[in-house]
Amino acid sequence: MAGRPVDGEQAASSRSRPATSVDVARLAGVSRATVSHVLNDQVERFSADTVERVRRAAAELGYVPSAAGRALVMGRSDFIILVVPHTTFIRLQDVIEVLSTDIEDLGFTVVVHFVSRTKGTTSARLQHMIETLRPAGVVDLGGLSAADLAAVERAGCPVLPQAAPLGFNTWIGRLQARHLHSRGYTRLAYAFLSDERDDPYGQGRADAVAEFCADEGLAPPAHIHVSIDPEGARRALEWLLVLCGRPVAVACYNDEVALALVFAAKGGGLSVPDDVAVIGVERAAVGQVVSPRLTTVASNVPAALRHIRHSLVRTYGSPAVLDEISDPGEAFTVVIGETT
Amino acid sequence: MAGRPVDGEQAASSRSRPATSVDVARLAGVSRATVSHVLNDQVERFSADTVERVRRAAAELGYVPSAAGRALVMGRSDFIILVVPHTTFIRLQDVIEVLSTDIEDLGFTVVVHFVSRTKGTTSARLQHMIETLRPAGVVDLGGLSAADLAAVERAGCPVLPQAAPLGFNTWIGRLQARHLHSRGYTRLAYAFLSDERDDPYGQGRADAVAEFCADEGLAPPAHIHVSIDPEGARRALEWLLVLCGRPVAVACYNDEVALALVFAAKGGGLSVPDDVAVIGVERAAVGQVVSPRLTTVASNVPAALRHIRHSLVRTYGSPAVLDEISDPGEAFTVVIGETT
DNA sequence: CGTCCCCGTTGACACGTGTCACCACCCTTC
DNA sequence: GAAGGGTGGTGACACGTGTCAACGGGGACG
Repeated sequence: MAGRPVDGEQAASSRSRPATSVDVARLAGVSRATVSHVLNDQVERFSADTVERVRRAAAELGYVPSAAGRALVMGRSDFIILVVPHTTFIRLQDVIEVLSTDIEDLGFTVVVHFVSRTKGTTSARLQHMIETLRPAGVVDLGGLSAADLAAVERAGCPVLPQAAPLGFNTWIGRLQARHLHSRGYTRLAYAFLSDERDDPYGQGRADAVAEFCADEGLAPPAHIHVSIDPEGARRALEWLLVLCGRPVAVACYNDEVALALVFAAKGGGLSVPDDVAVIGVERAAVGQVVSPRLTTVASNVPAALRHIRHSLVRTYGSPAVLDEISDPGEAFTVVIGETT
Repeated sequence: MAGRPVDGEQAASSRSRPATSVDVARLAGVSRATVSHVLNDQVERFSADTVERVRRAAAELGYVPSAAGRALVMGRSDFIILVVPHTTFIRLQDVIEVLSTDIEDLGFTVVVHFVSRTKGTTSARLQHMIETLRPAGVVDLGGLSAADLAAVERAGCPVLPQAAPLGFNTWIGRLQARHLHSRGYTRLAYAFLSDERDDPYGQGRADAVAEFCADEGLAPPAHIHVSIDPEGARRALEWLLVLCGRPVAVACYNDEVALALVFAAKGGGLSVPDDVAVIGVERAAVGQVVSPRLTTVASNVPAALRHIRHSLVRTYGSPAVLDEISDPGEAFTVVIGETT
């Protein structure tokens, strides 16, 4: 309540009808055009006195420009759609919060859109959203198929990140592989989530592991698909041993997959990490609380989003430079547990 | 590509400039007013022929009414904001998908808003969103404080669910307590997540457990707060034993809390479930994959959202009745594992 | 034949904003 | 004193929609 000295007045006026630029103009004793110019920071052509009067009036009335009016005349709205893939992200809310803050600093408003699980509905829902909202842009966290992406851009809506989309997956996969190799394992594998709809990032990481193996002269990594239940994990593990023998080291899509394999191995009388080594991704809290404690890749969310943040300021350019972190290595670190 | 026979034509027209109601009117050979009436289903006063012509023209042009234009003249938009609390929900995406479908069936568009973790920013962000978007309503999943709620309603924006908000928490807490009691335990406890910002539902469930104990003539449940790391869980468990002795049965906020306690107990040489029994909520996949397998409460998402869905159709009334499930008992079921 | 009414349709306004072109004024310069 | 140029500000249009009031016409009724 300390923030709004004229609370009573403002509440009364905003309850009946939100203040418009006409009200601001009247109170400031200027024309509506002047209000519009001043409030959009085109102040060069106005006297300091006028600018001040307009700003005071706007503040006093609690004036907020109508998004509808703005969007109507501009041809597009001030909204940016954040497209989230259908996957279980432990840090999802952090990611959203960081990006929201950045985007709002640029003067836009974030709208989160979850990609629907049922295939095909995806594009329909998003398409409708774009046609109806006409957003200033779309930020893709990996939920968009190539077809969706083309459709969005055809509608004249810029998509971020354009270049190097999801490049951090390469980094994560490489980090997992390097750690496993540094522990002495020479036979590597990659474990996907069995339902690939929930695993938009797996392919990129598996490719990075394969690349690492090639670089180091190791055999190409085996691929297994794990479903998160005891029986599914048991079968995947069995198949893994057929493919690779022991010892084998597995880079997993996430901590859930890793835990499923760890407990399947223990349940099958195998030793972790001697027979089967496992590394996850996410540093989920559960992974650190169970026994054995999981080795995993932790992420520094703001650093990991560096590319997207850069694209944002580049695309919706603003004088404020919000970036301090330059080394991609800071974004991800291996947390050593008891499974490697 | 099978869905859009006139794809080329439509793409060409929508690339340059989205079709407006003027275009539809011209093509159908009627006035713009007629187009508006027909497309808003006020067809009683028009000839069947006219209605048909207008609809064909709209379809052919791929006409989508501009949200901006609509919102401007209506005073509010067709968006409904779904407010999600800052907590880790295993079924979050399912919840969002079910509600999105329902809301879209009613002719609205869903916009997801995550409550910010930093206290206070909450209301600011949401407030700005409401002022700028002027949504038709807000659906609260538990992220709104009393102050936020009042602020939203003061802005003239209806909030759902108005009555019995989050009533399902009572049901969940009671189910946990009843199950523990049915296993023969008489000393019950409730385990909150230690960071209460991440635990918007805990209080309601703990109250339900307390009520059950009172009904059954048991001692009031002890309350502990668990942070999801080995040391934090160990301390919480230690304190629990001081409060209750053994055996003790713990209803947990979610599967993470439950797992933390289970492994803390095992690490401390206690027997699960003989010394410490544990039941979670969520039926998270990890809980079923570790050893011992977790006893937990699984939810049928559509059934659990029954109240909200009812409120939706009641508030934004539509002839279509979308509800078939009537028994709240179908929404939640106990999945018996090895920890009770 | 005149009046009334109803059916199908439409003209015109309002919503709130951004911005282009224009204007009034004053100060300089020839 | 008239012409020119810069400063500070504004009038008016366009954006796309929903809806009220009105209108023409044709049939029924007195």
